[in-house]
Amino acid sequence: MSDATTTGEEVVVTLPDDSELRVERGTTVEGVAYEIGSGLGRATIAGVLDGDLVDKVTPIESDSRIEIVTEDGGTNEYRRVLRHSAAHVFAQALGRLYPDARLAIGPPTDEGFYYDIANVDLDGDDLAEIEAEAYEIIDADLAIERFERPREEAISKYEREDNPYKLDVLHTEAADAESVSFYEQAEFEDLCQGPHVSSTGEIGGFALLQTSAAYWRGDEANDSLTRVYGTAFESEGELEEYLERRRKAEERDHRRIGREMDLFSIPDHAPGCPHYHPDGMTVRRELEGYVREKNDELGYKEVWTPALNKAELWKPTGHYDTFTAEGEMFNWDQDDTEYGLKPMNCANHASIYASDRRSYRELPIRFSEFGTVFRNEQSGELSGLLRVRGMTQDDGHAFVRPDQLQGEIVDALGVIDDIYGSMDLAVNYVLETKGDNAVGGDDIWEEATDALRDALGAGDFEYEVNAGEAAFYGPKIGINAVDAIGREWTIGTVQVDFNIPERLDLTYVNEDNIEQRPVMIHRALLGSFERFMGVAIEHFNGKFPLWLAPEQIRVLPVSDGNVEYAEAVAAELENSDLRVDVERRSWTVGKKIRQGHEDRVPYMLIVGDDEEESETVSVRDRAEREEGGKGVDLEDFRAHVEAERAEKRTEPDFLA
RNA sequence: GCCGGUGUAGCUCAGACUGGUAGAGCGAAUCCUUCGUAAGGAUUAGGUCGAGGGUUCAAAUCCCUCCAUCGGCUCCA
Repeated sequence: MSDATTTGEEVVVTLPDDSELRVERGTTVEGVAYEIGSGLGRATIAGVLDGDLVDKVTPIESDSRIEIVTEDGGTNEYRRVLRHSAAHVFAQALGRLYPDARLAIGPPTDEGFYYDIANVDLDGDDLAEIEAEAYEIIDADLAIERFERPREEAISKYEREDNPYKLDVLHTEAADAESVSFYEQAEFEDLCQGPHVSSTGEIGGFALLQTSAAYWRGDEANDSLTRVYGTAFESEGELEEYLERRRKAEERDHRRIGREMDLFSIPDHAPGCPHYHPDGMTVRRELEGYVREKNDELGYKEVWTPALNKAELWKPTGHYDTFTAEGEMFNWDQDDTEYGLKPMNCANHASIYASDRRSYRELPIRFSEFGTVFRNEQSGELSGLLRVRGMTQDDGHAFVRPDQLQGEIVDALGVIDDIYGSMDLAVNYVLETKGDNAVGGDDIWEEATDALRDALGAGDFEYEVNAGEAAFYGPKIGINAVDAIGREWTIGTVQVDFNIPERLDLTYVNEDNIEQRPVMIHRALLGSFERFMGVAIEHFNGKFPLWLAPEQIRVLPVSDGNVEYAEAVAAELENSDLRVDVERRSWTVGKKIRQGHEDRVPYMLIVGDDEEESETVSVRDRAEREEGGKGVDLEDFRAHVEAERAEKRTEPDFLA
């Protein structure tokens, strides 16, 4: 790509616009910026060298791609630098208030920064004090300076300060370095590779958000440290916006909305096993119906298999070893035999496949099941509907000939795209490849991975690759839904599996009457109903599309005298299988409306003497639009909502 | 599983630090009001203070154990 080549003491750097520049070997990032222009040079705070964020004094030793990070533009790189500096400001403030605290590491993250610390116990009030001290430091606009110190000197410094974590860093990452870099601002200094902004005053908005625990180097055999999370922005305003977004996300918490809307509960007697209440079950039944429709389209035949099986069912497939080793399977001895609750449905479906002799003419053979599985997730991992121990997957397994493989995957991806699109969920596809716990040979994995990659390509789906993250039995396309406020959730999945057919000796007979190995495709469209409901609740903020809403229409009589007419209206709409309630409480109209909005009902029909006389209704929707006055013909309204329901529109639009 | 927080009426929360007969709002029930597009009024009922143990004359409150839950960590479909 380059016609310029390295000669002797020169290296070639490639700029973001693909232009190239020759500079002397050892020139710093900042030096390159000055080569480009003195304005850029002065504005430089850091660089990105071949994708890695580095300090501006980093020398360039070989040909590389370079990007100059400056403070304008509010780029992600700049924010990372700013937040790294904010982590230092936190550490400085902490040191002033808690001189005994020991610093471990404090990197920037996507949303802010954290600093792991030891020897200190902090609660919410303490964070507020530290935050106030941090603002002192920011207001003082202290210059942030980089300097080098011989590694030996750094070691003795941290031995004096009794800081095992910094010493650990010096003895591992920096073991071969002659000297190491420090950053200092006033009385504070920290072992750090940088980069940093030039002074503390560049931080406009600073907030400490929460504390938690984390192990040193993420290993539970190590010390447990206190981790303080915070964030920082160029300005107070941007910080406020961020905090507001966080508050909004909290308000959408599906556990809270689930309680408010009486959708589900997870009582103490069944940790990780949600109970669906009538309205939650209504939502689930609608989702089930939708999936059944799609399964019919795809040619999946519904089956049902039991939760309780002998443990030996899962031994040949490798599930038993994998799940039992992790303590994830519920199994126990009963009358001298080991039984278990199924952690996946595939072994049962494979047994149905194997129950008959299969011809190549029959393939693909496809089974679907709303299969309830149980996995003993660690107690600390359980989280509402999003991480559970008992869940029902909209599972499906297709047994195909190798030549049918790609088409089958493409079809599944197409349906998934369809379903998610219908709910305004964007989808990110993630290709997950062979990991350490994988069973089966490399060649088989490669073949399966290629099949998935080809299908993604054939369907023109963009995807990212997550190396080493696949399930143990085969590579996978993870379906990550992106919700209304930009969060990503792993829900559906498509996996190719050559291993189970091999291990269970599944066969079909080809045209030459020779036994062949089918390929197995595992796929879930929504993933599990539990997680999908949790995501849908947060995505829609409880304001389900009409087709999903437990209560679709509420009829509000203006006074008690109109109840009878309200009931007649409701009965009329119920003839169209609409879910309609009548508000019979003797409340004022205003209060009934308020309650209707709080309950997130898509449509309210308000009926008083005027409507009763003209045999109409007055319509108000969830978005506070209203159509009163002359009134609305009930048949017009019925026709509209029937269409709205059938087309699965996401917002009530009769009044749009 | 690990670290830290939390658990009081159906819901949201006060009371706990400093031990002395358990409170509010919403919701519910009853009554009054019959109301026109986001909260009409009154009365009443409702709590083994997560469970068990301990300290004490006395425990929601202090101590211990367990359970559940929340935030992370780790793990992961």
